[in-house]
This record gives sequence, structure tokens and C-alpha cells, in this order.
Amino acid sequence: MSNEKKIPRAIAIVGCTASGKSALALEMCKRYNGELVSMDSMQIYRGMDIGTAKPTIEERSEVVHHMIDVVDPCESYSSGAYVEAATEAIREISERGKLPVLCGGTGLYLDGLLRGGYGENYADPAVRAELENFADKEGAVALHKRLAQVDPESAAATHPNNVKRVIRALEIYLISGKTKTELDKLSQAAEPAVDALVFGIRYNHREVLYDRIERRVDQMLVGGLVEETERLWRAGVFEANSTAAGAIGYKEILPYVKGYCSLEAAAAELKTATRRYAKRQMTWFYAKPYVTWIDADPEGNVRTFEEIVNICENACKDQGFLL
RNA sequence: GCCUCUGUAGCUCAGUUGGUAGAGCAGGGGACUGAAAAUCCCCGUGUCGUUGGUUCGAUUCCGACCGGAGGCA
Repeated sequence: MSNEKKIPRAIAIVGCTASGKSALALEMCKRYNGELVSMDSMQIYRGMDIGTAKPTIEERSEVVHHMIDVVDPCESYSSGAYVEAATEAIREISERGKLPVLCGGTGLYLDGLLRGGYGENYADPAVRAELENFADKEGAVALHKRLAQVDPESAAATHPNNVKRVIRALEIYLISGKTKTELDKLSQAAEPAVDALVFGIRYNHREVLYDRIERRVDQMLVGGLVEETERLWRAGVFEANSTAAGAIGYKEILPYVKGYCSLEAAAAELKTATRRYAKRQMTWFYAKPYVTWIDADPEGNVRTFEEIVNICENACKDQGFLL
């Protein structure tokens, strides 16, 4: 009796913003008795609905959604906390005989689930603050040198200017006495939280995707993004220097809300930021060997939603899922 | 009509005391293990408005012309 714990099976749908992954995931849930597990670092926050393109109340009444609205925007959250909670949610869904359908654009969250968690929690705001202080006073290079002394491997993999990452690696060492390199190896050997068949929606023609982004942003504006930003502003979300304050949508609209620029300028800024984010997501997911790609626009012909659902369905069946 | 300023990368502008040019933004590519919608790295040839002249050599100096801004009439 070696592996008495069975790893839950699931399907996962990834892709960049506005790729249409949520609609596909929702449809798969409806067809195959699934429950949706969000992998989105911003939909985690309550009150951030329009700007994060959160599923509507209707959608959430049709299909059970997990990992949405779990913390307040002023609280801090982490990928580790996510993986812990999502792992539990997936196990629980699976035990009830339902299909977990993971969906979202936060690649790190999916990676964590596929990798099997992070082990011990070696994070401490005080240590982090101390390291930030050191970086401010002594500079990024000096900080990087400190890391190079204890963990040359991760120092070599991290650019000195990437202070956040250097701090993180040092933080791990200062708290645990182990290097980030060592811990990474341990987590690589860990058992995954989920056995997922991962699909990615891909656009080969950038213009098609950019057009979708453009329309999506316009819809958010019509849907009340300005008002939502104002509400969050009054609630102090943007003063908290929180993770949520960095969400695309609010930080571009805020200058308009404050009267610093026109709505047109803010909207243009938001579209630009969204495009750049989409590109970063593509870079992330394209590098992942576990993604099975669904082309949304082969040869410039945009596939209908039905076609995409069918492709996904058939691929699942080929892999022995959804019998 | 006259005078002044101005015309350089998709945009905003540097610069070359004459040896064919560089920043920011935008754009493109990449990285990513408890902040990840974050953070970070790499990538700059463009008739230097057009056309004559001076010069070994002009985007740089001079003239004319064509845009743009302002001033005086």
C-alpha cells in the first residue's frame, strides 16, 4: 500500500486575458458536472469585480466557483496561500464526485498546483522589511552579493535589479537556514496537488487578440469600472500599498478619478497595460510543456465558441477524461 | 505681407563647435517556485522637411521653397 492517496484529476484552462478561457471553462463545467476553481490572483479579492472581469452572479449561480472573493483588497495574499486553499478545494470537489475545472491566467498559481505546493512557509514580513531597508541603504548590488554568498545558484539566476526576487531568496535563507535552491529541489520532488489536463487558448494573430482586449476594456468602462475604482479608492485600497492596488484596470483609471487626466487617456493607458500583460502571460504559458494548445484563430479565421468547446471536449476524450 | 521660432525613430524631444545620430514613451523578445495583473532583463537605420550652394565631406553652415507655432502689421 504505497500510494493510498489518489491525486485528483481535473482539467485546466489557461490563456492570456480576454482569450475566452472563462467561457470555455464555464461550458465544460456545465457539460461535465464540474465546479470551477479560479486561478486568478486578482479575482481573489472582494469588491474587485468589473476590473478583474469576475464571473457574474448569474454565472456563479449556474456553476459553483471556488477561489473567488476570498480576501479583502487591503489584506495581503500569496501564491502559497492560494495553492494551499486551492488544493483543498480541488480535493473536496473531487471527493464529491465532481470534476474540478481550473481556469485562470495566473501561471504561477497553476505551477504551484502542478508542482505540489511549497512545503513550509518561510515568509516573514519583518525579515522582508529589514531586507528592503538594506536594499534602500546599500543598494541592489550589495543585496545581491549577500545572496551570492549563501546561495550562489539562485543569485546567478536572479538579476541584481530584481530586488523583490533577491529579497525573497535571502528571506528564505534567513528564516529557514536552507537555500532557495535547496527548497526548490524539494518542491520539485513533491507530489502534485492535481493531475490536470491543461488546455491553453492561443491567438496566433496578435490583432485579433488586441481587438478583443480593446472591446473588453470598453465594456468595463460602460459597466462601471470608474465607479468601482472610486469605491476602492475611498475604501483606501490604493493607499495600502497592497497587491490588489497593483491590479490592472484600477491603477490606470485612478488618475482619471483623481482628475489628473482625461477618461480617454486613462482608457488608452489601460488598454496598453492590458496588452502588455497579455504578452507576459503568453511568454509564461508558451514556455510550459504541459499545455495543449487550442488555436482560436488559425489562418486568421476566428473559431466560433462552439468549435473551441468541441476541440476541447474531443481532446479530453482522447486523453481518457470525461468518459 | 514682414519678423522670430520650429521641422531628427510610431509619439515627445536631445544632439552633432561640419566626419550620416540617441533618450523616454509606444512596440518587439525573454525570465519567472509564498508580492506574480507583481517584478526584472534584452532589442533603436531613421530619405535628421524639400531643394540648391559652400566644403574633401552637410542632418549640422548659407539661400530658396514647403509644413507648423507665435509676434508685428
